[in-house]
Amino acid sequence: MHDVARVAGVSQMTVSRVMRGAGYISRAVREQVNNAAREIGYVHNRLAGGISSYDNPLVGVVLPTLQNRVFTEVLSGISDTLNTAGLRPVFGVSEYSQSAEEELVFDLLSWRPRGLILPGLEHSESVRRIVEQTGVRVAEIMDTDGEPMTASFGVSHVDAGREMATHLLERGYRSFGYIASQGGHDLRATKRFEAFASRIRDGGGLLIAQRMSKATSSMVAGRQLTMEVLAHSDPPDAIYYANDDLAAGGLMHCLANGVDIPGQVASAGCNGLGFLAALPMKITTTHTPRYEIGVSAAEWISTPLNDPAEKLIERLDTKFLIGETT
Amino acid sequence: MHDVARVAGVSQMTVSRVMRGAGYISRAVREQVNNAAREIGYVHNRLAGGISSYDNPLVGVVLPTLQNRVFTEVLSGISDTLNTAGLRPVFGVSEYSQSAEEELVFDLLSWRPRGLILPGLEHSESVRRIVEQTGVRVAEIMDTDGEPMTASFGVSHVDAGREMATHLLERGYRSFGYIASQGGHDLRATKRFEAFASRIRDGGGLLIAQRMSKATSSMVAGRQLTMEVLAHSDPPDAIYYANDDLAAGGLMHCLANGVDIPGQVASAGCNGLGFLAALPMKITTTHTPRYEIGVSAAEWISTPLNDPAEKLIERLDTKFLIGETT
DNA sequence: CTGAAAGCGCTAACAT
DNA sequence: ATGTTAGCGCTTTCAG
Repeated sequence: MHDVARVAGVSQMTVSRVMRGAGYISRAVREQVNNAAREIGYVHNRLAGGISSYDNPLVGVVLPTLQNRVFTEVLSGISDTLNTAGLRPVFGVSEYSQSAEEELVFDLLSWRPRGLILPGLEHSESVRRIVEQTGVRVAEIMDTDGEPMTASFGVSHVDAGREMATHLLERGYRSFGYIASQGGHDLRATKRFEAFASRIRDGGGLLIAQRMSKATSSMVAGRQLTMEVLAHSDPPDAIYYANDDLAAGGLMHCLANGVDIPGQVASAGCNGLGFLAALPMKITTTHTPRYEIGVSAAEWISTPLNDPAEKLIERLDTKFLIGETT
Repeated sequence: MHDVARVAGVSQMTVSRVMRGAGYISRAVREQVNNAAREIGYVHNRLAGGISSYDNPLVGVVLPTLQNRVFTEVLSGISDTLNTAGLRPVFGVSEYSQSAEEELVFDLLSWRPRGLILPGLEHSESVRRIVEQTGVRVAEIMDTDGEPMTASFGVSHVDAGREMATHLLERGYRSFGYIASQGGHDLRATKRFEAFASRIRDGGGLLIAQRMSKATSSMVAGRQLTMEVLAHSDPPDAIYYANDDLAAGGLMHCLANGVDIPGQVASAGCNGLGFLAALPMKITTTHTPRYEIGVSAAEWISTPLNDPAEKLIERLDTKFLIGETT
């Protein structure tokens, strides 16, 4: 910066202002400086900036996985929004583990980010403590069924599960299967399922089959588990899947094996992923606004805060999509 | 750090050494320091570290999109590998635009990353110049058909396209369609297609239909474009799709409309995405090692370099998968 | 194995 | 609209 200043014939401070677009700089000087910078191949050093200003444009992002479209779509919304706001995401993947999340949070905080975006509302005590101590702004995403540390952006999984149960009961189904993945580490799926199961029982239904893959969610897992559930001597009338990938896999099993949907077995998923529209049969599902969740969380992080003490719960709308599989 | 030193009863320098795991520190002192840090809720500040040491554990990552599994799988490999090596990705999405990539590269360099991971081999002059000037290590990923700035990790798209053409010709197909997306901005897909088309012509085949969606790649786009291509008065014998999402969409169209595959029309994709295994019919495709590309690029960035001048082209193997659609 | 001094490259705060 | 001074929190270098 010193060198740029020399070449441009101004003070170092002026170069600093031009680089940051801060303060008032005359057009002529601004151009001189930019030219000088380009000439000597100068690249602004934000590490140094960050240490002086206590305000650097990084945002720490933790995701449970990159193997699930749901989260990459959220990340896409985050990335687009932060980019527009001049902020950069630095990120880590927790693999649905609270202890991995804890390590990540410490690591990300070492970059003095303007904010943190964390998945879900459940965090280790240690994470809660360090968030409290450092006062870093945290946006908790995906889930709004609970109390956030400061702000949450997501949907109600309890409502989604309950709504699906109600629909299936209304359609006359009485015996149910449930198929999930991630070995139960997906806490949002678990919330949906518990609300679903509770409503089913209240409505006189019976949950007669449950299958959980330890692997990451996929169509392949859904197809396999569906085959297993339907192989029972007394298979369920309807299967609730933890998500659309699994449900689509189930549909593929039925298509490939001549199982009549919804005649022999009804099926429903969750998320309303785009690819469902390409399948030969529309799957009943609950659409969740993944990209928008990322956008709203990132916008909140980008925006200067009025009352930092105030808790914010931004519950976005889900859309119940009745397809041809129920 | 000063405070931690006071609480632990050592010098600030000792705290610094403990935090970084550098130099020799006695077990006792190390524990004292760690306890003191925990007690007062100290979080290491790497910005300050980075400015003194010229060596901070960030890696800049640019991806063309997050809407395509191919790149999120690469990112997953990058993330896992960097995490293991104690490095952090900071990333941006270029939307397949060279000028957006250019801005991103400048922005990412301002964090003084240990390295950069960029998609493809085609970059703006400005990017090449700044890379040269700063001497930052760059791993160019996905493509190995060309000359990298310093190192590339990927597959040969030319070989993949040619291999597919050869296979289809051998199977007796003579008139072909091609379906793509991203409005031609996916330069790797274009390389595959050009090699494909050239071999087809050499083999006496005819390319009679081409469709390109401007949208991002998806099953929905594939289904739509396939419908359009097959609506022609003289539809092709076989359709080559730029990727599996499009090909799967095409399969769905045929399944839903009773079009016989490969009798009426054969189809082939590219990438060998996992979900293909769940479809009612195996699609012929070229498997590309996405995760592994991410891993090898990230490993290279993580490893201290012997001869920085030496160019490296790491071409990973593709696998030609003959399915039931050809 | 530990400490003291100097300074990394930038920006806040104030001055002009 | 631009310059001056002081210092951010750490690491390098050298000393012991």
